[in-house]
Amino acid sequence: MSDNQYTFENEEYKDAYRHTTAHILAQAVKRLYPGVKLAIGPAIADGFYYDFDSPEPFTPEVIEQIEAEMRKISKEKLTLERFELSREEALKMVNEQGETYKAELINDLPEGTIISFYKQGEFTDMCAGPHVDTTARIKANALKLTSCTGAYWRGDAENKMLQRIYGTCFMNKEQLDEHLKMIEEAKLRDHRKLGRELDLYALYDEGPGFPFYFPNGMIVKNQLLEFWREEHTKAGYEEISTPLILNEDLWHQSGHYENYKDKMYFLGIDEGGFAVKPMNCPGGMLVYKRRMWSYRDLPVRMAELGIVHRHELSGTLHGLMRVRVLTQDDAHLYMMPEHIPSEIAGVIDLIDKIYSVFGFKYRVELSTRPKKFMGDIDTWNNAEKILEDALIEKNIEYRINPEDGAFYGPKIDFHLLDCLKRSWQCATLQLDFQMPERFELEYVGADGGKHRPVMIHRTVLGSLDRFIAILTEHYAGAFPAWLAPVQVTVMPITERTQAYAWEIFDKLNEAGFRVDSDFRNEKIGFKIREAQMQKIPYMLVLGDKEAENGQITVRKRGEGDIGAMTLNDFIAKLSDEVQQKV
RNA sequence: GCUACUGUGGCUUAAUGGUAAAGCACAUCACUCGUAAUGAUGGGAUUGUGAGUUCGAUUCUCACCAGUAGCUCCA
Repeated sequence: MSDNQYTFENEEYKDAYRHTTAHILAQAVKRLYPGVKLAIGPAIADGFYYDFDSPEPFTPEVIEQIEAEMRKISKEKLTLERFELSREEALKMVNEQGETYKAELINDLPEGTIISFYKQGEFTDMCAGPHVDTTARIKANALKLTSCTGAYWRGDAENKMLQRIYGTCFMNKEQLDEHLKMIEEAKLRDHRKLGRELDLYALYDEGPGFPFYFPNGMIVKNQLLEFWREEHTKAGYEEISTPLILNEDLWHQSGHYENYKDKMYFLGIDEGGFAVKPMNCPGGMLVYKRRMWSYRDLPVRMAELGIVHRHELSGTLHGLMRVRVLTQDDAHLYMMPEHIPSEIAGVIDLIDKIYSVFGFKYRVELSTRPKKFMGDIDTWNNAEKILEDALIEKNIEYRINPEDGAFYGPKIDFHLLDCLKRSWQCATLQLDFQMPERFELEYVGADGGKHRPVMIHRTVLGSLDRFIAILTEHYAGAFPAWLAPVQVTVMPITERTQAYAWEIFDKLNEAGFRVDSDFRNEKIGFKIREAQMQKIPYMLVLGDKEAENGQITVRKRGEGDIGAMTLNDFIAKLSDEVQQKV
């Protein structure tokens, strides 16, 4: 290996480097707490982790001690040696060490797998590798343990909860510092923080998972919806609205009661038997059933901005990203089987078109049959195949998310990233042969007989709430003019120019812009600071000079003073910007 | 739900086993000041909720509630 391969530019080396650091972490823990059992410890996107079965949880003080021990190990310059053992020898060794989790891993390895170990000093760990050659490669001042949490063995809540220590490491201290600084800066974009600062939305103790939207937040939401409606009309959708609360019988018929009741809110009033909808499809299907359909009518695309309530586990709530009440930009498409490929393509195109306005890069997953499912396996396999073919046809890169489909069908999910690169599912496209059956949906075919339509459930934004949170973090609160709660603010420099400022204000208002004003007796620098912090796209500075020559001086967020112009020129410029959605 | 941690005026933070400090914000007054903070004065918290230990708790203990990170789950 030549020297220039020892760099994080080389992904393989980066992984080996961080994986070795994970081993150093395990070695340090074993030195300090010999009774702790090892589980697994991989390299991940921004660092590594190791899972331990420890009788005592690791406190922050303990974490510091472990980190210190890791630095020591790095300085001990231990050589990493790889060796291989047969299955029997490997089992014998880990059993002697009391490493029961490793034994379980070995037992689950397919026959014929080469079982390799890496040894550094007194520490040996079963591992496929690769690793770096010596612990001296890991710079003692460029590693950091970042957090300690619980994590279930093999990711299964039925299993024992282990202690996971997360950490990261870099080639040098500068890179580590840069990384930590980047994380600090990313936290400034957190929608929960910006939501308060920009007076958009917030959550209160009184309603865990039930967000409150303030006037500013409603503007962003409504602008987004206006755009959404335009695009959906163009794409041939019609909009409906169905009740939030419906008879329990309906939820039995749909299978939600059976498959989803743990997350449903039931009403305990004496009329009895009513539940708050956790999904929109049953209501939507009743709308479909209101009349008889001809095959000539299909496909039918019915959209609904449906408000759904779901009792999510308390530990999963996260700002607007994961809530207990959300507005879904849902739609149900009813079609004949031959429509399926083109309808799937249409939905994917619509998602791509809308996301591209925001410049979002998305990741696609194909979620397959879950453990709790409706219908027969052949239908499922067929549906999964159809979705997979659609992705291949569109040349979309995707990964399989096993057992994560809806209980009525497999789905294609579109994921977006938040400020800390956490992935959130937004758009989804679900192919459903079950619900039409359950609800006995029909259309009359060319043969004059009744047939069963196929159904697609889909969202583009997903949860409006989540999407707004993602947008807030994406723009760091500096919404483009078309979304910004306030597009422009007028700021007279002194009382002398207040009348002129009012004149400008009124004209902008009449032109249909969201305009604010700052007529306080404050210095212009102070007003600018506040408007800047509120991330208002345009500030109009109006002093004696402007009043005299009938112009306005424009300050643009992020760019500063862009000079004087006429109000008409400014209106043209801003209109254009709003139109272009830039 | 699980593991760990956190919870002080609207917001951000300080402090202490003996009845809470500051900045921002807010109110009043003065200043009329040209591109990221003018100055002064004032009002506002019994320290998430409940219980316990104690002569006395915001500070210690427990329970509950809420939040943060992650696991599980999921739009």
